[in-house]
Amino acid sequence: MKRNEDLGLMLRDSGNRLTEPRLRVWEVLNRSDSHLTVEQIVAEVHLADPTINTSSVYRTLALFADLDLVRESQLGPDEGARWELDHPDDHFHLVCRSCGEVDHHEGDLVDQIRDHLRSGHGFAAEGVDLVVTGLCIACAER
Amino acid sequence: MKRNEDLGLMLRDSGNRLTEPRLRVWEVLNRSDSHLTVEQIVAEVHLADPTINTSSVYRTLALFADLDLVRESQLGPDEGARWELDHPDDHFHLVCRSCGEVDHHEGDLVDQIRDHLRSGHGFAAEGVDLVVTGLCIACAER
DNA sequence: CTCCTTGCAAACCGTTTGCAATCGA
DNA sequence: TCGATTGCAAACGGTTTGCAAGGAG
Repeated sequence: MKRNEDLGLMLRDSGNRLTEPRLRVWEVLNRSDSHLTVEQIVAEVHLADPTINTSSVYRTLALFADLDLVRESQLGPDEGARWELDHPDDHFHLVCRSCGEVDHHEGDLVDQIRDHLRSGHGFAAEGVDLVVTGLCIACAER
Repeated sequence: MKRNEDLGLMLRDSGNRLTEPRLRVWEVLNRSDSHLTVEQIVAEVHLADPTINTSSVYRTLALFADLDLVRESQLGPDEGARWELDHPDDHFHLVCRSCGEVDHHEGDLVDQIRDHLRSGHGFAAEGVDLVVTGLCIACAER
């Protein structure tokens, strides 16, 4: 498991320790293609070790976010926060309102948006957070 | 105040009553160019009538949202929800990380995104929620 | 006169925190 | 060993809810 060794390194490099809760949360985030709520993460973690406390999961997610290992995202008002591995490339979220599926999408769209804002309006875009709801291909065909 | 008469009509049309709290919240939302937190709305409302209860403001906002008069938006994780008048045209948010200013921005960018997703990926976009953080012109020049 | 709406206070619920015990390095 | 980290339980804070009094139509 190369990724788990990596976690140990990344933690120690930043003066933190590799522990059960941290390892389990890391495994869950890597296994799933994510967009998990804290509740889902806790449930998954508990399959491996039911003694791990919810507050440790929160603390772990906060630590990982500090280290830029994960990212918190808001898929809509009313929706709770969701967590995903931090992705170096620009991407955005497509949320299907029929099947509820959430997809990443990569591509140059985010760059196009940045360019549009810089040249058109002089706004120096840094973070671009794009959440699109609609119908995915599968549901549109049904 | 044409808009306030309108509120009475819209409420009565939908089987609701025009009341103090509803009128005051409506005035605040129309006066400001919005993106107000509930806390800010309550503070403004209290200038006109300090006896109006916070829970009434919540209930009013929920009602207005049902009637599609206002919209709740999330400008970032960690940020609380913000409310604005529902705007028929597509628009998105530019949040300056230096001065904290939040601007609407209108234009065809949202349509471009929709087109891109339909032609490129077969995704039928309905809601497009775009929040961009960065530096506004004023702060970039400083 | 009805019954919708409000103010009030308590309940809610996801998240955070203080603390003593535990565990990693 | 020894401080970082954990589990536990209590605290927190924004939002929601039950209820009796008040007010719109």
